[in-house]
Formats: sequence, structure tokens, C-alpha cells
Amino acid sequence: MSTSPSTVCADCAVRDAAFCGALSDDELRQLNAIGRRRRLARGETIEWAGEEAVIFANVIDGVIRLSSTSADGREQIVGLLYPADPLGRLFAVEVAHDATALTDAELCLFPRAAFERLLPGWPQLERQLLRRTLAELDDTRRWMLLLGRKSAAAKVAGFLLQLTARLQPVGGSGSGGSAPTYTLPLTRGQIADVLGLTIETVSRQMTRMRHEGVVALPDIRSITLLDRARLEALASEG
Amino acid sequence: MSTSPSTVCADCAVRDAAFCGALSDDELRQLNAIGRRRRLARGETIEWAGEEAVIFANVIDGVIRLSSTSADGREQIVGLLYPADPLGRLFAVEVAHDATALTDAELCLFPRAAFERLLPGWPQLERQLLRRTLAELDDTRRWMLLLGRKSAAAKVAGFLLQLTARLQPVGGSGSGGSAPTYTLPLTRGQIADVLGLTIETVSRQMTRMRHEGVVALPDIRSITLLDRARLEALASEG
DNA sequence: CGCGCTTTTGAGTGGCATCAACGTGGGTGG
DNA sequence: CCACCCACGTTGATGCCACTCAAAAGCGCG
Repeated sequence: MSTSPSTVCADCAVRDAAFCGALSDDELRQLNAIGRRRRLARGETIEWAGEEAVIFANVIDGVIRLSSTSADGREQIVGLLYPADPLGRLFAVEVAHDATALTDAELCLFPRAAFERLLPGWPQLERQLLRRTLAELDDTRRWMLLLGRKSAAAKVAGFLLQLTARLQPVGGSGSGGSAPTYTLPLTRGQIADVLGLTIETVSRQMTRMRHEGVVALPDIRSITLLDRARLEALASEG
Repeated sequence: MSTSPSTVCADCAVRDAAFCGALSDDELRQLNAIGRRRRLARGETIEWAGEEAVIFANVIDGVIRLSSTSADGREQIVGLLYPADPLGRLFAVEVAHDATALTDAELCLFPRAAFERLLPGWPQLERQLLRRTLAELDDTRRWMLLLGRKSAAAKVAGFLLQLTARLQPVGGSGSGGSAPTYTLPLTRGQIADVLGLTIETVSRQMTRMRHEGVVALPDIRSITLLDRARLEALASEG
């Protein structure tokens, strides 16, 4: 509350990776004047597809799901946002996808209009936004490669690899030499929505990988990668 | 050759839609000093995944395919570029995907390094690039929705709708009141690569749609949309 | 005309969806 | 504390759809 803006940003976990990383202290102060932190509870939705686009934000902590609901009511996930990813669509009048927190999350939130008014004077900021957007485009295309894979095993294995690449392993850095453990932010059903499979198929593939010693499932929302090489082999075949 | 740069741009078919649309005549002259037109024959590849990223370009005419070749040699298409779309990855050292012309094509080509050196002074240009990149991200996510669909019929129908939305109908504007005809830039096999299906399945779905009167296939590389409503229904079910 | 490439069509098989039943853990109210 | 519910996950049986293999037809080309 009474902390100065620059202090807030100095404490920010994604300070260097996010689009605001290139700004000076003075610029950060101006940006903070229009922004604020916001916590989201797991399951909370911050944007609905079709409504007016009023916000722009930085993900600081947690995982956000971007999804589309088709005419027949089925839900399809089109992207996941991790810490340091931008959330919201600049220059668009309408929100393209629902945005829902999969875990408890924290955002650095700006009114879109105010943010866009600020933009013209700050080429540094625009540059960083461009970089982040290009990176997100790459991510999205990598994800498309997953969906094109034919076997369910390859899809699930590939998904686990991509997810764990952006998640922090739990249990600290000391023990995790060769078998990192992650907390899955998605349920089996949500993984199924991502991959265009059914819950049952995802469940079967994961138990199969467990039986084969590729992964361990210490509890229902955790996964340990025991044999990354075999997982990569599974992901690239079929 | 002897035409002035601004004349070249004045003739450009994508002048208003592309990222260079916002530039002044003087700026265009500078941009043209480092750029040039380049024609591609159908099938020609201009960038290979993994090599150093040396170019940045604007698609002026034709359709460009972005694809990835997986370890086992199978090819997967991750995007199509149409006139006014940017080609090439700024700020990256390495090309992410193969880029191949599906039709005879024309590009407005820049050396990436020179283009990036120009960028800092031109916030207008950066702004436009950001807009185009955001639009491309939206396109890519829309495409992901296709791949998530479960039935082959829905995938093929959805693909045809997206493709024809960005293609110009052949045969002029006069006759095309209700049944526009398009030249397909992709073979059945390439459509199969896009959708994660097989050639046979794509072929079967298209003949089925022909029998049902949804489309006509006047020749092997053309398609006429006879009943767009039924096509949309096919695309959204399953 | 013969050759190669793409498309079409056919028959058989396997993988994933579907339907169904059961197990499990967390939350709620008695 | 226990009974109950509900969301989630697992496991099994069955059927359909898309892949696979195979062959033939259409088309461009030397």
C-alpha cells in the first residue's frame, strides 16, 4: 500500500523476464500509477470471450488458461499463460478467449485504454511487447505440433514435456538431480480438452507410462519424470 | 529498376494491410533502400528450420507454408501465410520453421539485421509489427481450435472455411453471388498434414461433401462452396 | 505410348470414444 | 464422529471411425 512503486517492481518475481523489464525506475513509477496487483483464486475467470477488452496484465504467479467454448458447449483450451506472460489483447475491442486461473494466481493489472495511451511514447516497451508476442506465437505453433501428432501416447507425452519445461519443480533445488516432481495445474479432463482426447484416454496413457516406469504419480495432482529420454521418445513417435 | 521506391510501394497490392502501411513516403524510401522484391516459384523453399535467420519479408502475393519436420521424417504444417502477412522471425537467431511457397509467390524482402537496425527509430513501424503479430497469434489459436475438433469431417470443413476466408475467389466479382470458387493452394496430402489426418481420409470427406451437395469440385485443385451454412454446421459439430 | 504423381475407392484392422461401474478424497451437515 | 455427497480418477467392455494396405483411375509429361 504505502510501498513505493519501484519497490513493488523490485520485489517482482518476473521483473526481468516480463515486458516491463527494460524500463527505467522512473518509467516503472509511471506504469505503476495506472496498474495494480490482483490475486485470483483457482477457478476464477478474469475475462470472458466476446466482452469488451478492458484489461491488460502480466502474469506474475500461477497458470492461466485461455479457452474457447464452441457452439455445442464443448470447451477447447487454446493456450496456457505462465509467469511473465502477457494477458489480454492490445488494440482489440473484444476479448477473444475466456481467461481462467488454473491455480491461485497473481497478476499485474492495467486498464487497457490507459496502457495503450502510454505506449506511443515508450518505444522500449513496445519493443519488449513485440518480443514477448513473438515468443508466444512460437509457443503456440509448438503446441500445434502436439495436436497434429496422431497417437494419444505421443500427445500426452509431448504435453507433459512442454508443461514441465515452464513449471518449477517442487521440493527445492537440492534433491532434484534426476527426478524432478511437478504439481500439475490441470485436471485430467482439462488435459483432455487441451489435446482433443477424452478423460479416459488421458488417464489410461498416464497409468501406462507409470507402469512402464517413465513417470511416477506420487499423488493425483503431481507427476515425477523418471525417464525423460523415454518420454521424449514417446512424444516423437506416432 | 528505375522506378522510384515510393512508386514501387504505391503499386503494392498489400500497401494498406501490411506493416508498412503506416509509413510516410520518406520512410518508405529508406525502407526500400534495404529491401527488394523477390519472386518464388511454386514449391520453392526460402527458409529452412535451424539455419540462421537472415531475412524478414512481407508476403505480397501467393500462399506460403510454414512447416516442421519431426524426427521420424513426418511433416506437419504449423501455419499458412497470405498476402500482407509478415514472414520471418525478428529478434531470433534461428529460423523456427521451413517456409515454402505453395503457389507462385512474391515477397518484399529485407535483410533481417538491417531491418532490426532501422527499427529503433520508427515507433510507428514497431506498432504495426506488433499489431500484425497479435493478429497472427489470433489466427494461430483459431487454427488450434480446428485441430482439437474430433471428427475428420469437422476438421476438413473448418479448414475449408478458414482457407476460403483469406483467399480470393476466382472468376471475377461479377458472377460470384452465391457460389464462389477457389483455387486450392494445397494438395490433399498437404491438407492431411495440416489436419493430422491421412490423404485417404481427406479425400473421402471431400467426396462425401460433394455427394451431399455442400461443395463442388470442378477440377482437382478447385473447390466451389455451394452451401456455406451446411459447411459451417459440419465444422462445428463433433 | 509408357512413366510417375496425385487422387479415388475398397476391405480389414486397431485405437480411441463411448457407456458404465467402481474407487477415492474432500467438504458438508447431521 | 459418521453419513452423505460430489468431483475426480481409474478400469473394463463394446462399437465406430480413421488408419493401413492395396489397387485402379485420372492427369501431366517426356
